[in-house]
Amino acid sequence: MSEKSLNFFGDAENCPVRNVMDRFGDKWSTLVLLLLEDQGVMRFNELHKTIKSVSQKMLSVTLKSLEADGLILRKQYPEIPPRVEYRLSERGQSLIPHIQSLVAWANQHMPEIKKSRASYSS
Amino acid sequence: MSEKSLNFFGDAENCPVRNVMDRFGDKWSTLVLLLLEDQGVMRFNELHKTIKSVSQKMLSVTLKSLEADGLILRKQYPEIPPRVEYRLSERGQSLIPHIQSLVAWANQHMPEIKKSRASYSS
DNA sequence: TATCTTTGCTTACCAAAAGTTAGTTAATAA
DNA sequence: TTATTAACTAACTTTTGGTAAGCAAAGATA
Repeated sequence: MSEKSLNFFGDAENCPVRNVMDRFGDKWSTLVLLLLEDQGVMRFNELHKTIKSVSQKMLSVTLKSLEADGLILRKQYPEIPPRVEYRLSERGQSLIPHIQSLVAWANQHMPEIKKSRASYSS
Repeated sequence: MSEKSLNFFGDAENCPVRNVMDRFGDKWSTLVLLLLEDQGVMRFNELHKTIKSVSQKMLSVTLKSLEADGLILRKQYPEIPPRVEYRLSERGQSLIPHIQSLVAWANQHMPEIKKSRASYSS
C-alpha cells in the first residue's frame, strides 16, 4: 500500500475499500451468496424460507442487485405459477472464499470481541 | 458448511455472516483499519484529513466502536489542546489480511462489475 | 361458473438507523 | 484575542429496511 493507494482514502468514488463495502455492506447480499454457494440452485421461495428474517421486498431487491452485478444468475421458466431459479455465477463463485475467510475470522474472534464490548461500556 | 451452519441463516443473533456484516458493513470501519495498518500511529485530525469525506462525528463514532471491539488502541495525553493517538491492536492486525483479500478481489473485478451494472438496466 | 391457490414479485407507506452540519468546550501559547 | 485539538450535542436530512396489500395468469376445486 502507501503512496498511491492512500490517495484513494479521500476520494469516495475511486476508493477500492468503499467499492467493496458499498456493495457487500448491506444486510442480505453476503448471506444470499453463501447460501447459494451451499445449496447450488434455489428458487425465490426457498431462499425466503431459509433466510427467515428477510422480507420478500428485500430479498427481491438483493437478488436483483446481485444479478445486476453479475454475481448470480437468474433463470426464469415460462410457466404459471412462475418458476425462477437462482445460482452463483463464476464471478460470484470467485468471491466466496474471500467472504468465507472473513466469516472464519469472525467466528474465531467474536467471543472475545463481545467480551471487549461488554467491558467497554463500564 | 451445510447442515448445522444452515440453521444460522434464519437466526439473526447467532448467524456468523450477520456478525461480520453488522460490524464491518458500516461506512468507515474498514477504511480506518486499513489506514492505521498503513500508517501505524495516527492522531484524530490526521485521520480526518486523510479520509477527507468523513465527518468529525462519524469518525469519532467509528473510532469509538473499533476501540470498544478491541480492534484499535487509543492513547490520550492529558494536554490541552488534546492529543489522542490511535493504532491497531493485535486483534485488529489479525483482521487486516482478510479485508485486504476482499479489497484485492474487488479491485480485480470492479471494472467488469461496473460493466454488468451498466448493461443490466438497458 | 365462481372463486381459490400458487409463485414471484411490485407498490405505497412508515419507522428506524445512519449520516450531515453547525455550534460548543477547555487551557494555553502566540 | 485568537487559534489549537478532539471531541460532544442538537437539529435535520437521507438511506435503509420492514409491513401489508395487491397483482397476474392458469389450473384446481366446489
